[in-house]
Amino acid sequence: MKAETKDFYIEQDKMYVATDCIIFGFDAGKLKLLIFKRRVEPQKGAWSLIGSFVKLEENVSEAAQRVLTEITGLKNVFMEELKSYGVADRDPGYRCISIAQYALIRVEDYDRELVEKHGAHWYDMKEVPNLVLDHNQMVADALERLKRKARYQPIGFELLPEKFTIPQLQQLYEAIYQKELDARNFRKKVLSHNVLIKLEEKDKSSSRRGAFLYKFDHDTYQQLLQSGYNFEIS
Amino acid sequence: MKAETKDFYIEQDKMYVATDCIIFGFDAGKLKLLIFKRRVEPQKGAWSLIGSFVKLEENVSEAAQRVLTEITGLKNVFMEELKSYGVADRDPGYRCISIAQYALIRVEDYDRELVEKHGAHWYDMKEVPNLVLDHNQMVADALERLKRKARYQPIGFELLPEKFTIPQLQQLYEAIYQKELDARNFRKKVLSHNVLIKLEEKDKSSSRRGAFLYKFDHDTYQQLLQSGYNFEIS
DNA sequence: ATAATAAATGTAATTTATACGTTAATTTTA
DNA sequence: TAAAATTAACGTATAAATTACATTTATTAT
Repeated sequence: MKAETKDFYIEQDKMYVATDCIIFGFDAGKLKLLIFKRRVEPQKGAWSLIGSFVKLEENVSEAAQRVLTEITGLKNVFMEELKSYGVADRDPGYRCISIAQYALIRVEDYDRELVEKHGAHWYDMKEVPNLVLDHNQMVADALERLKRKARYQPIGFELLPEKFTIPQLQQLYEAIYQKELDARNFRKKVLSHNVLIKLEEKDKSSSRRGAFLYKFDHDTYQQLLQSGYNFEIS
Repeated sequence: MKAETKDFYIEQDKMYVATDCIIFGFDAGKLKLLIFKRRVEPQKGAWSLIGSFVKLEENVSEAAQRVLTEITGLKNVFMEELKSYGVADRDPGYRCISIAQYALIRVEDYDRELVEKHGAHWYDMKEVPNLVLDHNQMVADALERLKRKARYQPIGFELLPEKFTIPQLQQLYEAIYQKELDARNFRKKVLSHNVLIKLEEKDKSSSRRGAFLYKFDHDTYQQLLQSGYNFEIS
């Protein structure tokens, strides 16, 4: 590299880059958020999203995956960038920008022990306490994103077990949209996309009659996408 | 601040944070992109988006506004975060992440002189040349975002002069969606939202008869938003 | 055998989207 | 000054999607 190039860079300011994860779950018919007791100052002991500084040699998305895996023990979790939080004085310590990511996990899957070790807690989305820094804003923004995105992309399934019933799926959408849906119309709409595989088994945990289990058909969905199809729920 | 806090931060890696602007315009019925001859290594002289390093004392969004104002002379331009580009080796110089922002500007408004001084050029979106680093990816991502967002938020108007005709508006949407639209249905749909104010004047630049000019009614739009209304075009 | 419970289904009414042809206003030109 | 040319403006009929709404079914517990 030429000397002038190096000089140009050297004159510039460097800062910390962090990533914070808004981790959503779905349990007992409710949308949940996984938060943590903060272990470092400032505000040690306060509730916080989980996050980490990004290391020089890792991608931002890798940093987020690393954090998530450390905490939950899960790999291949759905995670997507939300937005950056780059206000100069957002962190009273040093200049630090954060790239927030939101993750959708199956509550049944994750390693409870690991989570408990980290002082974590699943909060009902409607009862999220005060969080440090701008984390409450991140959560609010992530919920908005989830609401919008669930409409036109089948990401809701990431929050359900692999096998689920239509009434469970409806509960999930009701929790995300914060709105009641008509069971007959919901079922019709969902099934009309032809991306659910009906299984022989029933789930009898919530009714005497039991409800048939379904699986999301990723392959068919991918094929449909290719042919210009649009997923949409409600 | 406690010593332990300081230590915790000091151990972490710092990096350069940049912002790059994807600047869209609309002229002669076509969607345009404003790009620049790069003035610094690496790849001095190559085509590039305009950008800047973020300074310690400024917000990321301020940095983007600063760049845009330097180049175009415009303030209060529509600009919104696209996403971050945080792959570890994206810039062969030093570790640098970029927060890309896309801007919509009225081509008529900007200061041509200033733009020419900066080695800028408006390219037709369909003829964008090779850009440095990951900038072509940024442009592609921004176009996708614009396509999606124009559907449910009236951001297209940011690209038109304050007064515009329905056929002009249609041309714009056709350019964004890359798809022809039916003039009768388009007019019906747009007017049904009741967010356009019809003026007495006509624009005769593109027909003998002339087409009536309209203005976007920001106030009414804001009111409608409050009452749970959804803007949607096509 | 009966009661209780949530699952599963269909149809009619309304709203929204699509497809498509004709007339109107104006300028240019013959 | 009449005719030709050109884009703007408009309406209706059909199809598709959404909404609203009530009954029957499968199963377990009593």
